[in-house]
Amino acid sequence: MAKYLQIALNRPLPQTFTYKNLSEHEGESLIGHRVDVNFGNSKMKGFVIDEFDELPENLGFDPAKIRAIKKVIDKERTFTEETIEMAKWVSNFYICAIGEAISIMVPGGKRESELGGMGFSDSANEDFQKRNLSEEQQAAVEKILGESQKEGGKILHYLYGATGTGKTEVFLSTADKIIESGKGVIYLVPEISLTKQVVDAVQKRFGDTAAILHSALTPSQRLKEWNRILNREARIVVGARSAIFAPVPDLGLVIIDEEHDGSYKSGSTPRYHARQVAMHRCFKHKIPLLMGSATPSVEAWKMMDDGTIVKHTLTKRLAGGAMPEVKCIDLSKVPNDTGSISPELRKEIDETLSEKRQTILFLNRRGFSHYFRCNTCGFDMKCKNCSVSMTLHKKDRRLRCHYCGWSTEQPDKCPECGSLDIGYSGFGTEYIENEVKAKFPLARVLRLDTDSVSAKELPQKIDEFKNGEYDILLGTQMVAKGLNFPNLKLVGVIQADTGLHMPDFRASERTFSLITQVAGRAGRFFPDGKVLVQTYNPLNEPIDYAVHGETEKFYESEIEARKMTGFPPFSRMIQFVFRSSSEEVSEVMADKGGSLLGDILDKLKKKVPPKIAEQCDEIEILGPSECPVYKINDNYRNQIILRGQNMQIMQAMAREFLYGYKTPGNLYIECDVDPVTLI
DNA sequence: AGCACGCCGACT
DNA sequence: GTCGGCGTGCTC
Repeated sequence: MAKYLQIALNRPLPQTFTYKNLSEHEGESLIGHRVDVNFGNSKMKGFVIDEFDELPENLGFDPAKIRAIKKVIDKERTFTEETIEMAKWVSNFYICAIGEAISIMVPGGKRESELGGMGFSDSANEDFQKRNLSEEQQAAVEKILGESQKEGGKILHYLYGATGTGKTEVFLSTADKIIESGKGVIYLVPEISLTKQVVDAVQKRFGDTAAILHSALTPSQRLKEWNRILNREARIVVGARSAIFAPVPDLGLVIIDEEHDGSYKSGSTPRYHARQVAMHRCFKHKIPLLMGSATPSVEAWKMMDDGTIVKHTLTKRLAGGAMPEVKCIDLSKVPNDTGSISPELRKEIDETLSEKRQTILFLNRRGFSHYFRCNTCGFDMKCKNCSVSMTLHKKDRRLRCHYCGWSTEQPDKCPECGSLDIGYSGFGTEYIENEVKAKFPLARVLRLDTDSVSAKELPQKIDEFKNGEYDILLGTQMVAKGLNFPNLKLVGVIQADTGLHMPDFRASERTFSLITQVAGRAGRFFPDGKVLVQTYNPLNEPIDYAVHGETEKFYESEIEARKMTGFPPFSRMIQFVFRSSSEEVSEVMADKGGSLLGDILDKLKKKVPPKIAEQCDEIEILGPSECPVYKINDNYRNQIILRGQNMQIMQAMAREFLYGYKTPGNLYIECDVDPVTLI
């Protein structure tokens, strides 16, 4: 019946657009449909978010400009009123266009296609149905369900327990009960954990009732899964970050596994945090949000402390495991010529090999080798496009940039002073792979990092290690997360300090979490697990606390430190990054931006009630200053950070700033609400 | 974001 | 005399 359609477009514009409907579609509602439209002089995809027969009185533009849509893409609607509501919320909170929000929520595929590749089983195994939960697991399930059934019950729940204490069982059992009651479930996992193992576990339990949204799906496969969710064929959705937007009818529970994980925060517009969206969605529906981790984010820990989140603690390691013995090795006391594997670690690896058990070696850095350095003049080889050190790739004797991929031949003398006394400091997986192969010639070594293994091959490689086809697994971040290997005995952390010296207020939190998580891989199925942590700073707090398993103490001291420095969770932040190929433009526009933000704040202060004006007073405009990584891919970067208690005021400032600031075409401003990292 | 329109400098 | 630089404004 509708003559006009309100359409959101994937463009950074603070408005939606009105189009004329096609007469053949006037009898049906098109809300939730994707359409093809002409916009300016290009053709693009639009999202119908409203429809009406009469144009409003105060249209605000010449009605003669209204064009007709070209074509309706979907036979059935692809998104719901709830999607539209979430998009409006995201656009408001993270300051982006509604169309930008919808376009990251809905699949891009035009025609459904069969799912392939991941080896889906097609029926549930009726055995995995009744399982024995431990007393504390059972108590957690009952408490969460109890709260969800009572009027005004608690929404936020946290399952806190060391690795291997059976969090997954609680997640699955709670989900089971929710589905039994006729409601749907969203189960979020970090991108990297979306391995075959997780898929198998969920599918064995829920069979066709499960939909898996993983990154390897093509757009049209994604569309098919999406439609299974819309049609209630799938009632539990497992997926990474963006699965929080899955259009599950009658949603009854959201689970966030490994809540602390940084991959829940999007790295591009809209820079949403799945946990923040989940909170919004769960409060809206008054349904439980169940998070879990062995190393909660500092924010979550504080909310457990003050009772905002209900904490459920698991204490017992199941599956015959015990917490591993953790030992610290002070690298400053190890002779210089031993390479990156200390004699003590070497002895343990030898022993583990002779027992036919497995070892994980963890390096807190991506697969890069040494940094080039001149021992005479101190020259440090940096990328010509980005202001980061170049690193050596031994395989092709080239130095390569971490950020843009630019490479140059490995110099045999210092390019600056010509000295032949050149050296390399630091080490990466590639270097250590060679060292490991030399030191343990009979061991089968698997190297896992983004350089050596593609996302597609990853699940298979992990399976091969699990099946005993390798003795030593050498890798970065990705080996720290959620992987279980029954035959694993030893975990070696090559250098725990890497990353500790990053200019980022979360450096300690990340270091603690990473060491704790990787250590937790050992001893899950046998009580003889062992962890060796090599470090130059054995007394450094996050390392010391992680090594001794003093989780509570770590959070206590970290929360105290955040309080002193005024960082989250004691404040909220919005970060603006001004990026331009012109150094001058970036700097000048950041400077002008800073004073404009000051003006906006002053103006705001004058027109709000006194109480809010007080809150305006404590908002800080930090900077402008150069970003810690000043140059990336030939772009110069300057930043401004808003910091304060009242997020609404800062969002209002950001909105006015971004939509009102006239900038030249070669300047881009990125806006990050609640940034996770300030690099 | 794209893209067109429009007004000032160095060039076949 | 023109080509082209990017400042400004618009997109239903």
